[in-house]
Order: sequence, then C-alpha cells, then structure tokens
Amino acid sequence: MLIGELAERAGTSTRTLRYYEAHGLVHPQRSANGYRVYDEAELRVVREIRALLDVGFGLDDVRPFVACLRAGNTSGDVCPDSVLVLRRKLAEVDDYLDRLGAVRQQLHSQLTHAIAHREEPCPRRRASAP
Amino acid sequence: MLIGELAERAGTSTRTLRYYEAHGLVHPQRSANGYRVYDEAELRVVREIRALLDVGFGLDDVRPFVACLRAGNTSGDVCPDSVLVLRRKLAEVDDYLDRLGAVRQQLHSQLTHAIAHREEPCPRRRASAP
DNA sequence: CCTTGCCTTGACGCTGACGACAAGGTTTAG
DNA sequence: CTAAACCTTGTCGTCAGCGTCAAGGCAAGG
Repeated sequence: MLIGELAERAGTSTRTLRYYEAHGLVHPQRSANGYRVYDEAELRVVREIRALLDVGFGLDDVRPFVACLRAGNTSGDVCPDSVLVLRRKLAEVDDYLDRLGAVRQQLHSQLTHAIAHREEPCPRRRASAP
Repeated sequence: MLIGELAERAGTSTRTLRYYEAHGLVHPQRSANGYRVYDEAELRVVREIRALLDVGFGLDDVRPFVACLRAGNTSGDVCPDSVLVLRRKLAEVDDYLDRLGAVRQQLHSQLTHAIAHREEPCPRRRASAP
C-alpha cells in the first residue's frame, strides 16, 4: 500500500503521514523507485495515533502506544509505558477540569454582576444629566 | 508614568504593553522625546486585559471590556458587548467542559481496560513460548 | 566624556500539527 | 508522444502571545 492509499484509509493526508514518519512514529518500507510502502499493521498504528491525538495527546505521548502495538499487542494501551501516559493524561485532564470549572464559576458570577449592574449601551454620556 | 513603571505595576513586561498597543488595546500619550506616557486609567485597563487573558480570553474578546472601561464605567463587564462576550465565553467553556468530561471518561475506561489486560513490559517476546 | 539606565523601532524565535506550494521523477493509459 | 495521476524532497505559512536580541536615541550622574 502506497502513501496515498494509507492516507485515505486512515482518514488523513499524505503530508500527515510523512510528518509522523519524520517524527519517528511510522516506518514504511521503500520500493525500488523510492516510494513509501506500508503494510496493514501500519494502518492500525496510524489509526491509534489519530485516536490519541484527537483526545488531546501530543506526538510524544503517543510513542509508547505505537511501540506497544509494534511489540505485537492487539491494543496499544496494555504496556506499562502506555499506562503511565494514560495515568498522567488523566491527571492532567482532571487538573484542567478543575481549573476550567473555576473559570466557569468566575465567568458566571461576572456575568451575574454585569447583568445586575447593567449600564446603558456603552459609549454614552456619563451617568449625570439625562 | 513611563512604560517600565506601568509594566512593573501591572505585573507584565514592556514587550507585552507594546504588543497590546500594536493591537489597539492601549493608547498611551507620547512625551516630547517620543516616550510612551500612561496615566492611572491605563493601569486599570491593562489589569483588566491581564485578568481576562488569564481566564482564557483572546485579545479580540477583551476589546469590548476595554472600551467599556474607557467609556467611564468602573467595571469592564457592564456594557452590552461585554455581556455578549461573557455569555459566549461561558457557553464555550461549558462546551469544552462537556468534551473534556467525555475525554476523561474515555481515558478512564481505557486505563481500566489497560490494567485489566496488562501485558508484560512491552518490548518482549510474543506471547507463545515462555 | 563616559557610563548607566531608561526609552525607541524592528524583526526573528517559539510551540504543534500539519496545509500548501514548488519543482521534479515515475508509471500507466490512450 | 503526452497527459494524468501517482510519488519524492524541501521550504514556507499558520495561530497567539509574547520572549529575546539588535541597533540606536536621550537624560543624568560622576
């Protein structure tokens, strides 16, 4: 399978696949004419990468999962390094949820205050003589 | 007050203040020698900007608040345009909270699955002959 | 006079995951 | 013979909010 076909089947672009390769996540063979040749396993790898990136992982976070798949596992999750990343990411998300919750709180109270203290359509004469 | 003093009092850098000016958020006077001169009102403006950016607003989102302050209001929140932005941002945050919650769910179940199906320290011989 | 310490306007770097384009080689079909 | 449709490497652009020089002007103290 050439890069175009893989891109289509994985739902990405050829640019993306070359990008992943440049960052050491995918290792295609090369045919005589220099074309990249991928096997079915690489398709699974690419889909794993995409799934994790969609969830907010960075390329570096993805590496253990790829290695895990490459090691022969049917799932990229089951290796210790992957579990470590999963734990870390879960903690990060929890952290972010907390902060975002606080932000939400603040926005809400700010909005309440704003509505309570409504002032006229902004650029208007100072509240003195109507 | 010159740019250095304002930067210190606002807890930012001179670079940042010039950046805000370049984006039309701050309008300092100029002294004879070309130095930027700020008054106390600009300090409040800068603090408003900082507070909003810290909460995740973009510079464009901040504009109505600055205009509101500049219009003579003691709070940047009370003008209609500011309220619109607050509502929109609150909606965005809620949206983000939802998606992040879903991600958290997925990570959690992925982690559970991973722990249940634990495989040996990753790069190891295929599960066949121990 | 010289240094120190402000200030000025550029202009490039950074982070991440690509998009877009350039200039060219290869293979197949007509 | 040529056009179409693949492929290659390389380089620059994107978004945001600045950090970080670079090169120079201006004011005051010793």
